[in-house]
Amino acid sequence: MPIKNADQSAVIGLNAIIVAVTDEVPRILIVQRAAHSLATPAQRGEADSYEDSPVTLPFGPFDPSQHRTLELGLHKWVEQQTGLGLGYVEQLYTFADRHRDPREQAGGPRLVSVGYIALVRQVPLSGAGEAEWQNCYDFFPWEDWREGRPKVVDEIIRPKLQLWAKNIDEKNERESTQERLSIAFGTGTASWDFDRVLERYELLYEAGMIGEAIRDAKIRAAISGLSEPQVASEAIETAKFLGTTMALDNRRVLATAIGRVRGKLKYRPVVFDLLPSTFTLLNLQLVVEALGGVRLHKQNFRRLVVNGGLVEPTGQRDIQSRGRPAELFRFRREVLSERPVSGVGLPSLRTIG
Amino acid sequence: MPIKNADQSAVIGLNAIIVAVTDEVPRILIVQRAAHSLATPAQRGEADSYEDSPVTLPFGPFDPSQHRTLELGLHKWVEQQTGLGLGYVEQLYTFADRHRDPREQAGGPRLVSVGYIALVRQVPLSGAGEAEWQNCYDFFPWEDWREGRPKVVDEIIRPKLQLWAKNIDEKNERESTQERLSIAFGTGTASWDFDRVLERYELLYEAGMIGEAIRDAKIRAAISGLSEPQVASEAIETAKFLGTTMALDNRRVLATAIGRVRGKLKYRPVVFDLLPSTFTLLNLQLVVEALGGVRLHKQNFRRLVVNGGLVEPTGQRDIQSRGRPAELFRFRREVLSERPVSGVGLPSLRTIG
DNA sequence: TCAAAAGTGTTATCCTTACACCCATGT
DNA sequence: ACATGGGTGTAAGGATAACACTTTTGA
Repeated sequence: MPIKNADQSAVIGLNAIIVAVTDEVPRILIVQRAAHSLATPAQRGEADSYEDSPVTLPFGPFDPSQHRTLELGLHKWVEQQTGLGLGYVEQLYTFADRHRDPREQAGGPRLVSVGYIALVRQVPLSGAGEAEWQNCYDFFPWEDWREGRPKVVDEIIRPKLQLWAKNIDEKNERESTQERLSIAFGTGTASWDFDRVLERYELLYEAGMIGEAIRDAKIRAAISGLSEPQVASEAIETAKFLGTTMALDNRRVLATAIGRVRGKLKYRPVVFDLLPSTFTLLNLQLVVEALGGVRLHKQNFRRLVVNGGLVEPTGQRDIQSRGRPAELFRFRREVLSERPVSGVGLPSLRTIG
Repeated sequence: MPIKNADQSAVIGLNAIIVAVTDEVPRILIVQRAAHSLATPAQRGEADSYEDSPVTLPFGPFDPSQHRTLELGLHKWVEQQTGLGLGYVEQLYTFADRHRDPREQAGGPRLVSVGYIALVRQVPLSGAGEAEWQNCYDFFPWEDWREGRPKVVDEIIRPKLQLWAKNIDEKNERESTQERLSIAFGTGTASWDFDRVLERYELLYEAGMIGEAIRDAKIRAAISGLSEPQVASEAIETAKFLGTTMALDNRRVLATAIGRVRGKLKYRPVVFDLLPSTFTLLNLQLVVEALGGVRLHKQNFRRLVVNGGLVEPTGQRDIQSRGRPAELFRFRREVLSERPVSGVGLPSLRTIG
């Protein structure tokens, strides 16, 4: 199947990464049948014989004639599809690499999507779509360290990645890959940095260890008319331990989003968009832990958050399940206008590295 | 002049914000004649009678059939136009609001640009374009506090903005605007936060105080066939103190970029992409100060940077101008793999606010 | 009475800030 | 000699991390 002349055009779509936390689980909204309106069979070309994952991020085309801004366009179709009103919304990244959608090779237009992150208080879904909530860590089992370091890290990821990197022929590339490994997975002197979600995902993809990598290799072969590549059955077994495969590059998009949210947690009070207006300190902590994928030290967390002026007591108490009833707190919006820049110069250059 | 049916289409372009620091001045690359290939007179419609600033950010259309990724496309035409090889490059934001280019109203396509920041060591320009370096603070005189608080802040910006906000009729809007003012310009309890470049720019625009706001009001009137709005000559005088006007929303894009760079300085070692491979600690400090728009405490800066393991001495000395010759340092690339996540939990939730 | 969670107190350590002071070089 | 910038020492204050410990409730 030869490559057609690539279409010059590009279509702009919107990808929504909608995050909520309930029952100590960070969840994102996914759609089960790959229904992105871009990819009608006609547009795709005929190379539609491969099997792709049915799990996608919510996607909608952007119609400039209807929507004044990208964000408004997003709100509109998310509401139609899910009945959700979005709270905090932030632009994530614009994804436009060739072959994000491998069907491009068969003549489809370039798929450009602008990703947006939205944080919501989880509510029941309504609306036309087939959206549902799914645990983030189904897609990234290695990112949840709340019950200790996940076994998959030591038993599969680190050994296999190290072996892969060691066998790279070209010396410079090998060494730089090994350095990336050490940074992303904390193999050398470095420790695990919870923000580097994307870097970890990319290395796993490059090493051919996750479902998308195997799928894409097949597609490339199919489209360029080569025979099906031999994928070791062992590789397929491995991939099963490395999370649920998503359509196209959606898992990459999601990895970008999780990394961003984790980073943002540290310097902007975004958690509160995931919580009801009053909450106990434990509620708050569990939500932060869920997103961060780490356990926090309870007493210190409380002090940080209270002394830091982030929250204030309401005087009310929680009608609770077990144990002593906790005080209900609320977010102090005033902190937004209180950020001191601290005495001399740019605050904390220490963290430059 | 009636509004035509808006074109459904969108065109994707790339905007480059190319930053270098020399002689303690942060400079960006600008183009003097508005030469973005999108806006041929034919595409614009006939409503081309207004005067726009000739100062633009480098812009190039993105051709998906030629370039595998946005970033590669960017490298390509930047090199053609300027002869510059880009070092550190990072995606900034995607701008797609309606009427970014007011000519849209007259039937032009929606202008979607993906902005990229590039940090380079300044070198002489070559290439086909008419690009040149210009001091960032020509566009944002209120952002450079190295010689103390700029007079324009106390004498013009704060009083005029406060007056403007006070006269907003609707109570909620007035109060939220006043809060935004206090956060952005450190008027109330808050201190000036150097990262909030965009927020400050937006308030000045909303208040109609800068050139772009006046221009856009005129254009809107011209296109919809209304009579030229009466702009107080005082407003035009004020605008002269508030920096050089740029074409379209380019100054907004630039504000976004500067805010991002300032933020990034604090937690990623990006400064080193602006410096030669060896440099004195004073060199380093001056570059950080130039971008941050603040003076830093010398001794502490040095300790932070040396003890933090960011740089290491080379043993060589600077052939200097005045004073004791300084040791030359180099960036320690190893820090990239050393970021410890610090004991318990997410590092420094303190800065959440 | 026990388990479970809330909440308080205390300490060692490190980082930041702010001073004061000395060193090497060119003019 | 002195101006200019390079470079060191030290001490106060604050934030963090790691303890141990008490309190209040439901089952």
